[in-house]
Amino acid sequence: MLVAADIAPSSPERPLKKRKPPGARRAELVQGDNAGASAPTTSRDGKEDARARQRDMKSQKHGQQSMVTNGNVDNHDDDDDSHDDDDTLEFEDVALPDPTIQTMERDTDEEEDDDDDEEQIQFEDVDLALMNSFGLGESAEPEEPKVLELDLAAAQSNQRRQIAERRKPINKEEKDRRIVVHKTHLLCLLAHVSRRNRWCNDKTVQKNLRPLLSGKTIKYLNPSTELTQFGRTNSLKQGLEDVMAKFKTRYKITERGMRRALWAEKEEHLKNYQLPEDLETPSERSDFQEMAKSLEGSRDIGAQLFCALLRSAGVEARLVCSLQPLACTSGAPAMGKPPKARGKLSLEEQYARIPKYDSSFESPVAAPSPLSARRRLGHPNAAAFSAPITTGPTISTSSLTPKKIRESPFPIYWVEVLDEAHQKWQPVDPVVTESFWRPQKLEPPANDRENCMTYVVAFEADGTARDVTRRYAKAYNAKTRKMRVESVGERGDRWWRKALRTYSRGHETDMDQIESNELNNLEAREPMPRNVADFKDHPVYALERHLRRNEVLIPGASAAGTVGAGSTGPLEKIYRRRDVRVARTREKWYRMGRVIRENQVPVKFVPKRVKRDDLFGDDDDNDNMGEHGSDVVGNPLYTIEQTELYIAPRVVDGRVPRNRFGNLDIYVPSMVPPGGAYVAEEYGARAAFLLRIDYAPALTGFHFKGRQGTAVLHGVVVPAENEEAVRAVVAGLKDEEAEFAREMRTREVLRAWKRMLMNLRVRQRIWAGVEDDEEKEEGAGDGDEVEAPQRKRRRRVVTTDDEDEDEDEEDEAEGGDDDDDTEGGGFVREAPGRNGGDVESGGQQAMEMDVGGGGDSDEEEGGGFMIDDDYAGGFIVE
DNA sequence: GAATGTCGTT
DNA sequence: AATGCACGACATTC
Repeated sequence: MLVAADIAPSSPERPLKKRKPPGARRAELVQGDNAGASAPTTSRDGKEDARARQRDMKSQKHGQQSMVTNGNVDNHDDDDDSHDDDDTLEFEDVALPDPTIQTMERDTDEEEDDDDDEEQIQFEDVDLALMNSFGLGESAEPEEPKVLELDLAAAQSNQRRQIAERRKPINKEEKDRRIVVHKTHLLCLLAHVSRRNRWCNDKTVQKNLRPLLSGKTIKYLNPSTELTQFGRTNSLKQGLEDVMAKFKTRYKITERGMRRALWAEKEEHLKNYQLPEDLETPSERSDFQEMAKSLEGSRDIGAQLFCALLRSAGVEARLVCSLQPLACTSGAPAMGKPPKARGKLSLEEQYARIPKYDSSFESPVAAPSPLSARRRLGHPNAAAFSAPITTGPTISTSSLTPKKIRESPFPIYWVEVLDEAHQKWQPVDPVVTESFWRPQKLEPPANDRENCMTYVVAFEADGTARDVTRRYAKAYNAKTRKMRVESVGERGDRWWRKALRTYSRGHETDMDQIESNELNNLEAREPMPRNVADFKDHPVYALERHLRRNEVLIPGASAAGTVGAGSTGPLEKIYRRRDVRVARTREKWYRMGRVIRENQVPVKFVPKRVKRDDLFGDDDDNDNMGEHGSDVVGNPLYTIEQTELYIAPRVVDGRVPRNRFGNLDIYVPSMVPPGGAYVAEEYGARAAFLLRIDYAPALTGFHFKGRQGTAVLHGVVVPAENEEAVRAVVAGLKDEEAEFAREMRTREVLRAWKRMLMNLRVRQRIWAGVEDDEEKEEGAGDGDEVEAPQRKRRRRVVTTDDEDEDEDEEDEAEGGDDDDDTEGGGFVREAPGRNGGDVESGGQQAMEMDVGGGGDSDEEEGGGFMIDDDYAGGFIVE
């Protein structure tokens, strides 16, 4: 029952004063976005949440989930205790949490495929999309908290409007947005786990955990290589058993760990939503160190500490997390409506009625008292947080009976240990299932609302991570995959790979390859689904039922089995996906540069489109070769095997053949007619025309928008022998064009200069003799002070090299103020009382030039003043 | 849960 | 100025 709000709560421990640094605000925004976005139909609450978070940041304990975003924000200051101010993280950093790894990885990136760029964009898309959804796209500049409030308000109204606009629960927009949120959430989670993983290497943590390790145990954990393969594994297991037993008895679960994030479907559901009181506390390394000493905390922390413990004992251990992002599909369960939603019962009060939640700190906590998580340990009520809940007598601070923390019986975090003897990573879950070497035991059932295994990511001590979901998901292809980005949106798989690449080692080790093989084998061995639904979009199998409209089975396809629909139903044959082919119409193939061979019988007929306005049967007997006179037969489809490359009629005697529109279809390069050449230049037609060469504009595709498609013409086809000539002329035309553009730009620049100089001149007159005032002003006022916009504008008008610095400062202070052009009238009006006179050192450099001309701004350049071309040119080139 | 049909968006 | 009617969400019934 985790709501958006849960994942979003902004960093409670790094409150306002740290929000000063410029970058911090962006991160903050993203968090807010996350909250809002996660509650799509509930914008308002989301935002109020964000606000509320800012307010009670101090008093609230925040959940594990809040850490998520935290992990994002204070990613960099992980190993610092010194420069806290390093908060200046921007959202993009989520994608690149670990600079070192990132650089390591850069090499591989460059040699990578070309669509890397595209994927890069996708990352930014997440950012931008979220920003935009709050109407904050461009204005996200470093600003002061005050401005943040304003933006927040703007965002609120913006979202409110958006909500009002679409009442429909799930449309495409909504779907896309969910995908964006899903991705963002994933990145945040990755960053979060990565951070925890680094904590596991912390020396202090490991030192604090030391007492749990006996020499004997350590010995077991590091078996001598003289033992047999089996023996070594056994020793390792023995050691693990020891340390698990020790850990189990000593570690107390006192807080709630991470849960699955759920969407809220109704706005009311987020009203009064509050995080459970017993959510995990630590957000900083020092907290983690403390918990290593006290051995109390959530089960997640337990697993993390256990990982640190193993690492301190010399065991190669991974921190594994089953990420719990907001779903990207619409089928996912939603955060339920709170019972009695209408009533005054706040959620916490509702929780109070549910035994499983500890609600002893509901309202009193609201008292705003800035407490960091660290300090909260000293909070008067803190005792209750450390109250041993799982076993033994609990300290009950009030009449409320102590609540046991009830969570999913399956872990979110666990550990993987490298069984070196067998070169295999094996799961160890010391806290929840208390199992090891049992990967099957860790996947929660599908109906577990608090734990959904979708992405299992394992972080190694060196900070690299791998997606090991397939080791744990029993129906990866049939079920798990459908909940992941891979199967949603386009290029989702690439996105995920790219996201993980951030945490990749630059190279593949042998162990990596072994593991890849293992995972691939697991995937290949996955049993065939037993119900019909799981065959849908299955990467290996396919049912005829689920074939797309344009898909067809190859003739020799043999069934791999059968399924019955439901318990009772006709058996359907199961085919292999690789026996499925796409079939296309003649036209579609033509658009791919292929034509149907002679005497091919269509593999399939698809029903023709039925016109909307025709209620009387379909009388549109269009150009399908329907043999049946009365029955309407659909469009014939053919597979690629039934087609051959299209060869256009060749160019003879310099005559380029063309279609009935006078163009030539060049959908793919192979469609260029023999004897012809394709010149993909805008100027091709003009060039060919100038040369008096026969040419045909190339129809390269269609642009569809709305219902009507329009032809896209790009370039021309000319006789091959004329290609060179045409290209040469095209080059000439381009030069000409460039020259023209340069000229235009020159004129533009000259106009700008002119205007500026005229402004200067006016200024000179107006401000003559008041330099002293001006200077005093400049000297006295600190640059950061907020000034009236008019004044800023006025100052900005006087822009010379000398004042560049000033200007920069102002720009910063100004923030998102969009600087529309500097209308001369603005400042003229603004400084009415002043007399003309000499301008002194303010704009002298500019003033050296003759600023002639009167106030008429419409005058062409050259009229009022002259700037020689060289000067202007230099300016342009700059 | 599964099959079926309709509808809305593109 | 010139062509892509498919697919998922939802409701209903067995």
